Amino acid sequence: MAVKQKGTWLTGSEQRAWRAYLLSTQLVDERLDRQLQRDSQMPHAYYAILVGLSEAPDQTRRMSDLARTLRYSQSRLTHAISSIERNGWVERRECPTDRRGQLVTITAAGTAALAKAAPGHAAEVRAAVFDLLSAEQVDQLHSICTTILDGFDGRDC
Amino acid sequence: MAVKQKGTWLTGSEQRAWRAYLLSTQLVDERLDRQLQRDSQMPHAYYAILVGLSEAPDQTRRMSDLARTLRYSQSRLTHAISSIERNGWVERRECPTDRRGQLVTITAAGTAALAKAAPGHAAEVRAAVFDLLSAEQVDQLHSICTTILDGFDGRDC
DNA sequence: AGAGGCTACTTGAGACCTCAACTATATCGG
DNA sequence: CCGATATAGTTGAGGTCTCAAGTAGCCTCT
Repeated sequence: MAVKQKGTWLTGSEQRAWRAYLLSTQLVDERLDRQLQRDSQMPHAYYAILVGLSEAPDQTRRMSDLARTLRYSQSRLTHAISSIERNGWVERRECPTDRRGQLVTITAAGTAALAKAAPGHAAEVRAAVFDLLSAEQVDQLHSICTTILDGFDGRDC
Repeated sequence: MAVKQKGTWLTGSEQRAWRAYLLSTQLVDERLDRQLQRDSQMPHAYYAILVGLSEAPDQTRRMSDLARTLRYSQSRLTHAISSIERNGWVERRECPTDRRGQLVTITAAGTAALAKAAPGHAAEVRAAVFDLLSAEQVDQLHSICTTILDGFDGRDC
């Protein structure tokens, strides 16, 4: 009964863990998205883009580079950058070394928007997750997530 | 340095755990969604709805009840059920005891679609998550997620 | 009974994402 | 150098979700 049968459904304890996982990740995601949308008029995905750019040397990155590190599809990133550009938070520029490429830079307005959004976002992350977990659980979570991430290496994604 | 300062950013280890969490949950979600969409022509959210209905007595539930347990907004559920109904997997019926209500039942076709989808989905969940984790990590994950879920009790959501 | 407020559900608009198709440039092997 | 193939990015259509607004039935209190 507690025997793992490959290729079939999950064991009881896996099942319970899985349902808790699905529900909690869903709720956390929605909560963060809602907070950012409400207080800073940006979805979480766009916040992540701004963070990615702000941490880059020269505040600038190649589209494909950004897409790879965030693991967004190129299409998604194009649409997102177009939208973010429309409200003046980033700028596009041609890449000098590769004429297919596009460089994206976060603008001063983008940096300001990010700086304004960050504290509230951080507070929400704390409130939703880290204020509730022990230091030990944080380590466990980190280890579990990196284990899962390692499972994605060598896959198409 | 390792002191938690309320209202500011995360500590180093929290930061690392957080980034791993965001990336891994994103990738797992996308992977499951893609598999279900490809092999069974339904998004993960619709699969969850069918599971919810299939587990109910009489294969039937009230809309609001279903929305509450899945933690979907009513609007989301209405749109989803409309879409699922269009391909014949569920049926709507008026609620006899409350004329505002709608009862939703999974049809034979819906049950069949779910039965056909389940093994592939389960295999993907295994491959993406549970085949990689130790039994201990599964327990830790469960405990972490329920802790986070408890944090949502007494909130508006 | 009927006013007010709550719950149930729907609707439509708009936002974001996926997928497939397309253009343009780069690179590699004869 | 040329053709084949791979990479970079864009576009548009279509699907799912959110949010705000709307309809309708229920419930309580006087």
